[in-house]
Amino acid sequence: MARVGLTTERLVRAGAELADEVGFDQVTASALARRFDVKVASLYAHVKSSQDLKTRIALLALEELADQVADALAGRAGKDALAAFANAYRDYARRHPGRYAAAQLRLDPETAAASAGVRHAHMTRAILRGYDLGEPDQTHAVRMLGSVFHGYVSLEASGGFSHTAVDPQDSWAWIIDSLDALLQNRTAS
Amino acid sequence: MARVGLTTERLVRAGAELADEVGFDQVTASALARRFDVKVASLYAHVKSSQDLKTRIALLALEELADQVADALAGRAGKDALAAFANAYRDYARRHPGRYAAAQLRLDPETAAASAGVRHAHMTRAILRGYDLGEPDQTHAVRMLGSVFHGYVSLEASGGFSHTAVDPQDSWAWIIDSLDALLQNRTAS
DNA sequence: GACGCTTGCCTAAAGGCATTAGGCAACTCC
DNA sequence: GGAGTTGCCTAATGCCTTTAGGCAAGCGTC
Repeated sequence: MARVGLTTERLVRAGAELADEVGFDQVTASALARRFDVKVASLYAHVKSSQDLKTRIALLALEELADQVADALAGRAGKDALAAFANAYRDYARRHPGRYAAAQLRLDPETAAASAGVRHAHMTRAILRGYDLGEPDQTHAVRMLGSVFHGYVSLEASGGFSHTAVDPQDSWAWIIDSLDALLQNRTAS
Repeated sequence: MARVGLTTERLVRAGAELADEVGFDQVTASALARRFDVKVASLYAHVKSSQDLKTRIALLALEELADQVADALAGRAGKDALAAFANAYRDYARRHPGRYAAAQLRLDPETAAASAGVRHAHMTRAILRGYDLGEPDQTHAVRMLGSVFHGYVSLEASGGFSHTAVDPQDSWAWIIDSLDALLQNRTAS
């Protein structure tokens, strides 16, 4: 029997691709085994369980997303940074819907603390530097930005915006404008 | 063998309760059969499939949520209405996490069109009457409100706000304030 | 109250995914 | 080329879904 050369790394990457193709919840050990033309049991030498596999895909997605956001953010500030952050986020979700779904997986606290999720939190706060908010306003604003971006992207992905003729791209731009204005107002107060 | 008196109705209600207790994705025909102390196959006389069951739970949740939002909205306008809408939404999600998750289920277009989702859309637009926005601004605003509320509630549910000491209730109030201010500004323009 | 008829719930069976235990053969390194 | 490691396989168990066919509980009728 020829050896295919499975590794945890390759399984996780293939799992991420599979997620983008058929949806994160359709990522199963069986499907992955089929993709490598290998028996399911063979995977268990490389990942502890199906849950382990999904967690690893989530961590990969968080990492990739953080990298792309960091890239987009480099050298920008204020509204520019806000828009770059928002767009990087949305673009990733559209390009990699399965990975994006994976990134929402609930991680246990230790795993989360060691994940790129921490970088996300930092970068969101970094954007707000341009608006000069004190605490607790800054935390409120972080939560609001996270909510809007995540909410928009996930509603868009689930087809929630397809009932109206208005271009989602226009709404997105309008929302970013609005958030910028809102944050500037909050700075004043 | 005693007859338990299964009906589609009872199965859906029990499924919704089960969802709140153990999570929507743990709602399985098997678990439901156990709850009624009945064999799994017996359920198939009342629901077409596991998917059918989940869809019905989703429709129930949408209906309940729309009812509660409508209640909260009655007799209110402007910021009052905005806050009532937001709170009804969040309260429902907190009280019924499984049902709320069910309400996010992707429905096929016809089912969605016949669901209470339509009432949700209407009510969201109704709130905006207090802010006198034209099109396409109104659609943008509907999308933004939906995004913020859904995003906040779902991040809160997945534990995303537990890393900071700031009370989520305060952030929620801050966000509603901000949205009200934002919409008033948009009216001016 | 006995009779049949509907129909609710059951048994049986097949197929899919997850997981573990143990085996053999394919690489690796001397 | 031989010894040892290890990668992938077979086998088996358990849970979930779904369909087909059977029996009896409860209904209405006389």
